[in-house]
Amino acid sequence: MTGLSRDFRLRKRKDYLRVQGKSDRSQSAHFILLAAKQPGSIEKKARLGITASKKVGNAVARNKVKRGIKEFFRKRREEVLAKDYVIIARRGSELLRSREMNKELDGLFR
RNA sequence: GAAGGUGGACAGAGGAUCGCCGGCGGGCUCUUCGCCCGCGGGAGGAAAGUCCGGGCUCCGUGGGCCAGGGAGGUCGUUAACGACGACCCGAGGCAACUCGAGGGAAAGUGCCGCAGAAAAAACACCGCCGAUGACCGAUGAAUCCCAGCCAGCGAGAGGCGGCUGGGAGGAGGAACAGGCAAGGGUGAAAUCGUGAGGUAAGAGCUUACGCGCGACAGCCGGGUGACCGGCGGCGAGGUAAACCCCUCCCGGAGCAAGUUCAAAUAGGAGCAUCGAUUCGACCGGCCCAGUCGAGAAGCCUUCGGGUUGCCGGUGCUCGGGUUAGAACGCUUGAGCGGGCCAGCAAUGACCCGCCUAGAUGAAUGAUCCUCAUCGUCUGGAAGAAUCCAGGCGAGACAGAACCCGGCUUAUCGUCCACUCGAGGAU
Repeated sequence: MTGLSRDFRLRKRKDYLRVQGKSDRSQSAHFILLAAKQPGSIEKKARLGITASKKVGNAVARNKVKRGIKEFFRKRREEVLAKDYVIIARRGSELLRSREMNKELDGLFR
């Protein structure tokens, strides 16, 4: 994935279910942000997972959205609390330009 | 050379910065893990739909018959195909060329709406005939004239029709049986068309010319063949994307296939082999062979079990299940590029060179600059095509997931080759 190595990504279904299970959530017009504490206390890296269903579009559109979000997260990773995050892309997010997307995501993390 | 036809190529280019995936090399580290540096690689023509075909993997095994599914002009090509090539036939087009589920309707069964008399076996609504038989007619037929009557037809008129009476007339009339299928009309389709003969009226009934067919009847020539040409013969409804018949092909599931390892949990079985015996199992059914099983498998179930059926030895050893944990499978392949030969071609043989993504909540990206391309606007040059400068905008369809060969569908645009040819020039 663009701009974000495996260490900073959620890679297992378990992780997704855990974050979706108990988490703080906030949302904007095109995204939903879920955040949860990491299990144990060893890891101190913020990690991200992305969900983009077929509502967002075909495979090309979904890839585009995911890459945009990851690029954003890569740049902000240092500033963010060391939690596990899941961002869910909603319908319409594939039409955003990257600047608009960054602005909206900024708002969510604040 | 307008318009058109066929085939093919490309899918913006270069740079800077920040990143992602995997490979190789080096360094740090005792090693592993990990970190750092360098080098070179990283989506498509359809990667898509998953519609065919194959490789590969496992299951459950070989044969026969049946069932089921698929294919369908011919000959080739191929690993294979429903793909591709060439050709044949039919349809469309002035042509280049395009399109076609393109075997059999005389093996049998079925169906053919509406219209029409009739839709496949012959029938006969209007119509034609009245030869033949019956009927009426010299005790006077048809036809003509005159008069009267009528609840008929008609907007109406003795205009048409019917009836009665009278006159003229002088031998047929009428259409019951029966014959006919020419004409009318219906239809996508009605037993071939036109002329002549023929007849009571008619008819491929006969004949000339034409049209058609491949059943009856074949034969000759050409072609591997589909088929084509000729002579002869004949005159049949269509429908098989209705059942069906014929020929050929087909086991199932799929990389979440499958193999290995690890940890945790449960906790004792598993395998091989010999003999007897009957029963059962072997993925549509049956049969044969073979193999396997004896808490196996099948069936039923309230998920506890029940039921059909029911033996003994010998030897060996670790084995099995679960879990979206990890690794392998995983990219060198019916591969790509070039040459040459064979072939009309699809394609094949040989030689040389090349290595070209391997992710797995799934890498191949983001930002900026420059230059091309196309569209559009403004200004300038010129009569115009066009050229120059500047501004604005556009770049589609779409993301590998085991790998190939096809097909189909989506797609902003650009370019090339061949071909046909309205028209122009000579």
